[in-house]
Amino acid sequence: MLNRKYRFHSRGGVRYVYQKGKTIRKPKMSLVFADNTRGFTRVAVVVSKKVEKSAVGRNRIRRRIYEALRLNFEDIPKKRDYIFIVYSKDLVKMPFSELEKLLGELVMEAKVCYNKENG
RNA sequence: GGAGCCUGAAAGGCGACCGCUUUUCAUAAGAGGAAAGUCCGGGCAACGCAGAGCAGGGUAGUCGCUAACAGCGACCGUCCGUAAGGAUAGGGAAAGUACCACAGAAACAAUACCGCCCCUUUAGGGGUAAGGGUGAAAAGAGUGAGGUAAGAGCUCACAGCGCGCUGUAGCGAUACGGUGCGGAGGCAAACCCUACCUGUUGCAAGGAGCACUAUACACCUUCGCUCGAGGAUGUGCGCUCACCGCUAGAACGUUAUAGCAAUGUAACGUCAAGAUAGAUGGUCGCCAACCAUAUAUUAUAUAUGGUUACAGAACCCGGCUUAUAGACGGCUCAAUAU
RNA sequence: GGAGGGUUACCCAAGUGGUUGAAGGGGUCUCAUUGCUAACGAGAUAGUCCGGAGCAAUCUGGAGCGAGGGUUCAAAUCCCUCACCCUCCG
Repeated sequence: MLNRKYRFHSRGGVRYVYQKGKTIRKPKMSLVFADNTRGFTRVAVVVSKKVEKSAVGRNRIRRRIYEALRLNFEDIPKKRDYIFIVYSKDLVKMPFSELEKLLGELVMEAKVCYNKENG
């Protein structure tokens, strides 16, 4: 689990990222990201009740994603807010290495997209 | 072995590495039996100056247990089952009102459709409620005998029901009797009557602190209504607003003791999550149980693969209900074998 | 976390115990109209599952109002349990 410092703490922050941020879509999940002025990265994971009905399953998806991000935290560009939105309940049983790969792809694309925009 | 019934307890274990939350900053602690559904009952808190009345809601065999309950235990009645057992909102319909579609002559009440009998006569009048027909239900007391023009509780005997009085057993529901009277359809999870309980809203309750905007409207109120009482309301809100409430309690464990039991009492011991975009985890390894396949061999062993449920505290307790892999205990019936 | 409401045919829905043909509208199909189309007008179809009759069109019996129980002679309707969906709160 990620330290509380690097997670979101209110609804307003999430709403800001949704409004101002860019989105990258994949079949199983998508990533919304935007710059912040804090000087460090913040991450949120969104799992809808429609994706997985049981609270145990939702908690498990959330924890696995936080854990995968924590292990690769140094590879993620800093000073940015990320929100991961989950669409598939396969993430409960997906092998951990595959999950890490998927998250890596999303973060890389976000990096490329950002670099293009800034020249 | 087959078919079936019931009960309780438990909720795989150990280790490594990397993390999270609380904190006395370490060497500590960190999800459940249902944490769930929110169906009941409390504690706690606010509202109401203090309250009062009405309305509304709930419960419904008896006795007990409990802080309380629609819960639990024991017992009684009724129904279902060959049985083990199961189900049971189970007070009142002789207080009143409503409803009982269609069919049927008639639905709680009558001038009775067919029929039966008598009289006049070929169409009526009268008697009757045995039989037929309709319907979920037909003036609703079954069988036998008497009785009659034909019949009928019209009369009698036996059986059975209800109510009043009453005897025995039981705290009681009730059971087994005695005696007198009676002929009464169903429905109260329809209104209602009786007895008992019940103010409303809920920790997003509420208290205290920080920041911002507006001063327009006259309404708003956490008692449903009346009497009575009160003054606020609204807007914004990425740059973590956040403290108290917030966890020691009808607590848990062990032993003794009273009781058939639910449960109570006493002694000793223990302190055991407190998050808030929401901690209590992630990834591996080994073992355990079960399943499938293969091999050796008929009892297991080995190897490989798979499975190990339901499910996540959100103020806290007592219940209920629902979900749940595999495994464990007791009992009944029938058949077979001994 | 707490409070409240809903679920009836492909869609929107009425129906508060009684033959319910399960109103009504939209939609769909046919006819009529028009050079053609739309709209207006007329009529029809009403959906699903199980069973029976028939060469077939079709006719007919039963089940069925989110699911399962209960009360009642009779339940979409009354009561209980469960599932799903929606709304509200500082």
